[in-house]
Order: sequence, then C-alpha cells, then structure tokens
Amino acid sequence: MEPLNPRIKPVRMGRRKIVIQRIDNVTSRQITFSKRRNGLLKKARELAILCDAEVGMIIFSSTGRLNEFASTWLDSTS
Amino acid sequence: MEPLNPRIKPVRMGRRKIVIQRIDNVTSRQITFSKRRNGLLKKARELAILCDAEVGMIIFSSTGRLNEFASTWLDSTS
DNA sequence: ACACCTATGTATAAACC
DNA sequence: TGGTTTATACATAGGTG
Repeated sequence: MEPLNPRIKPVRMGRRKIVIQRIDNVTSRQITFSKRRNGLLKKARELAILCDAEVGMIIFSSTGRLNEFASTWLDSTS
Repeated sequence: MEPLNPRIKPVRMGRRKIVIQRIDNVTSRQITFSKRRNGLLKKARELAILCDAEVGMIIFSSTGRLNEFASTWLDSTS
C-alpha cells in the first residue's frame, strides 16, 4: 500500500455489512429502495421465466408511490 | 489438476452460469423454483423492512400451487 | 434523482445425503 | 422432497460524477 498522503485520494471503502432494519436516513432509504426494488423485480421476472410460474407483485414505497409487476395474466399489455 | 481416475470421486462442479429461459427438465425446474421462491420472498421482506415499504406478492408454481407474501396490510395474522 | 464503479456480502447451480 | 456443501455468479452499500 502507498503511504497515506493527504494530496492523494483515499481508497474506496467498498461495501459494508448491513443489518435488516429500517434505514433512518431518508436519502439512503430512498436510494436503497430504488436499487432493491429493481433487483426484486428482476428476480421475479427470472422466476417466472425459468420456472414457468405466474408472479404478481405490488410495492408501495414509503412515499406512497406504487410499483407493480405481473408475469402474465394480470398484464394488460399482453 | 489431477488426472481423471475413475476410482477418485469427480470434483464438484460448483455453480455454472445459466441463461434465463424456461428450464425444460421438470425436476430441475421444481428445485430451482423452490430455491428462488424462497430467495424472492426473503428479498421482499428485506425491502419492506429496510425501506419501510409495503410489499405484496403472489406466486403460482407451474403445478398450480399458490404462495403469497404481504408485508403488512393484507396480513391477516397481524 | 439516476448512472457508473468496485469491494464484498448474498444467492444459488450442481452434487450429494 | 427437503437439507447441506461448495464454487461461482450475482446483488448491492457506499462512494463519486
């Protein structure tokens, strides 16, 4: 490792372990919500395709915004 | 690597990359369904707790079996 | 609020029990 | 059918732009 020199940028911290409990900081909570919602929807899609299952999901964010996903039979676009 | 000797157990394959498409083999599909359904439900719970969100999910397996999850307001046990 | 980055934790495909 | 193990792929926290 290089010696700590204040003129040199600090190294990235990388990921930290978290505990599953409500995130108090509003900004962090919204960021985490956005990321994890996308991950959850992706996994729902994968489950539906891989396993030929029907999956429906509705998510209300803490601000009241609605997100939904349906693999097939509730999908009005099909 | 060791040479292939039939008297020696083959090494574990570990995980392989998969393509997201319907799993044809019924047994594999059911095993994958069981594992991924559990993973999906866990992530739904985490999202609800971490981000103070409301999440509802229903899953029908290809054999018609129903699984459901609701973080709060549809939960008759609360 | 969104996209990208990367170190690190988590999910999971195969195999075996 | 469900649990365990292990190697590897994937998700993601924290940071930056």
